Amino acid sequence: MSASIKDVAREAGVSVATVSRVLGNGPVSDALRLRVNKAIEVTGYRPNLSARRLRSQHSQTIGLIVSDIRNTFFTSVSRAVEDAAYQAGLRVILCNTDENPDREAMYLRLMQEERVTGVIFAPTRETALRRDLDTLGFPVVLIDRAGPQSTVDAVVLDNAEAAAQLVDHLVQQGYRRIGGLFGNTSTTGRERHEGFVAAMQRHGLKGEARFIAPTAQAATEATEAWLADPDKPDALVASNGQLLLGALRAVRESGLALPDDLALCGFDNESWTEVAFPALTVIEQPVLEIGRSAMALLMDRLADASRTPRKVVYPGLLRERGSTAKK
Amino acid sequence: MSASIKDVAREAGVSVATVSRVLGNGPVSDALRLRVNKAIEVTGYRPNLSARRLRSQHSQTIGLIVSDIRNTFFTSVSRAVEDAAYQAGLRVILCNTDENPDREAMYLRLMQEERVTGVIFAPTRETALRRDLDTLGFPVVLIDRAGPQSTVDAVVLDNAEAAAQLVDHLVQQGYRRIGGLFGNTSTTGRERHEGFVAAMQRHGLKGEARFIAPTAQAATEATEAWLADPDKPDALVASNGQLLLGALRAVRESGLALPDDLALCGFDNESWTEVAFPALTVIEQPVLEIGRSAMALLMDRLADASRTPRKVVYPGLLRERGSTAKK
DNA sequence: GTGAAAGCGCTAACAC
DNA sequence: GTGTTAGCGCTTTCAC
Repeated sequence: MSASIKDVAREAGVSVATVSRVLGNGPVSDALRLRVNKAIEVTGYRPNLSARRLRSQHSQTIGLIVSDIRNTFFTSVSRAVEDAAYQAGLRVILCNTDENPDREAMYLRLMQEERVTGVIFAPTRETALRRDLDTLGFPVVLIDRAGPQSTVDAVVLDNAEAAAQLVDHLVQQGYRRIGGLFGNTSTTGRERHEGFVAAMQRHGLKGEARFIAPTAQAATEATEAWLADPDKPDALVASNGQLLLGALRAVRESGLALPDDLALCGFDNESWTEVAFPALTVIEQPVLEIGRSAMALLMDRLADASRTPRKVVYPGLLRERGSTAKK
Repeated sequence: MSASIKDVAREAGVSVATVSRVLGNGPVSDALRLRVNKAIEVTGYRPNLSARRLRSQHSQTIGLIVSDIRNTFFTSVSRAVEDAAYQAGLRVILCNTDENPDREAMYLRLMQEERVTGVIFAPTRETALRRDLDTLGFPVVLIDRAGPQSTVDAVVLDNAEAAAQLVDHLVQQGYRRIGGLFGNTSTTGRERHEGFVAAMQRHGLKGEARFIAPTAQAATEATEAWLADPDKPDALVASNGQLLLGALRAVRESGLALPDDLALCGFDNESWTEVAFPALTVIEQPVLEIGRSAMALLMDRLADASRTPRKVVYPGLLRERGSTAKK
């Protein structure tokens, strides 16, 4: 059992109120303050945050709910969120949902029980479309994924435009038979698909898109199957880092040469995309910025609950590299 | 303000004790249980975890303190820890220390204030050597890094042996002028260095080792400088994934060919090492196993505080790839 | 400037 | 089976 404020009070020969005032930098005479501080030292007292939270009625805690922290996009975002949070005196509870709506619901419920100050959340499409995200009892800021008319704050990439950038780039480099791999659980996958399709149409081309589970493994399998096709594409777009990695693995195993046999590009400027050979053309997302921005939206919302929901949209940055060299 | 147990009691026309019993699956008549459950529904009641923790005197929370979650080793470990923790009904608080002893101290203090059940911790060398890790008021399990005679439980790689595996492999492949890059903040870097030196001696070789900050950036700079040396090595060992990435980046920029001009290998089987070209030879760590094992040690320790500290040591697995092809 | 006391939401004796 | 009540550690009136 560790020491409580009571033990400190006894040790110092003062009331608990005085100890509390010392802790909170309230008005206390220097003499008593000295005695209390000594007593704190002697007893090894540490404040009990559960008690403080119960008393003060706020948890100083935010939730960060993502599909999988091993996805580098979320890793980086989480780092930015945590830095900002700890700086603001907030704790962060991290949850991995594995794109499972049931787990999302479970964690949202947990957040209610924790009486969190707010939640930063990358939902599945299913949950993003829920109408009640604004009635959970705490503010929610969506990241990475958000429905078209979200009732809550969100910070996302301009997905359609970014996908179009990739298509435009590929076309400009001389590719025509362009295929796309898209994640089937997120609004992000959908939006990137839309941008892909629109851009292809604009060029008078008819690309094929395939929706798959958002894992490297699924991408490897899908790509292998696709490359076996006599009618196979001459360029492939992968809608996130996991899919890009999986596709690359399939290309390596098939023995095809990049970019001569197949051009490859995608999303997320993970560090390895730069050292792969040839280096991979990608859309870079401002990951740290996205995390910071999400925290900022959350803070603003806490300051004024009634403000109109905002959606911060970042442009993707095309990093042209060898994997899409001119045909 | 959300509903409390009192509101539920009033709504159901019962005492708070009865509500509490319903929640805790205590003995309650079916009739009342029904009424209470209906009242819970009506009021939208959610238990307040702060209150529960205060009352029950345990937080059901563990701390996970690592240097940087973006280091994929820690990313994977954290995922394993979190899965195991949530399964055991425990929350996880994640902290990034950036290899800064002050931040480590701050977070350890925070853990005390949270009255955590236990902490899983990858300390800097400085903190790992602290004697008081077993008097924090909660059990600590060290991961990745641990002093030679740790007073607390730990799960680590057999670092010296793993480094020796890399050296043996390089020698066998025909390399002789082998250099090593090691992180200067962790016991891990030291141990890998020792294994490196010992193995080189065993082969009658005299390799050069350089200690640097454990970041990709530092590794890039160190490698660039090293490769400018007229007396440069013909093979390089990097003591973790960050350093390996940094070294690879430098090699790419220098225009040298892997492995003809320089062989390169290191630690951490990150997914990109496999798709790089040539693929990189690495020591694979059983990351998920390490995370699970740390949780298991923690649970055992909670069950019996007096047991002798255990150190679980995993062997590294050599993945031979093209970056160290025969000379 | 200081202390006594109430109460945050909850559970666990303890009565009946 | 059910209700009453004390108290976990803390902050904040409210008196003095």
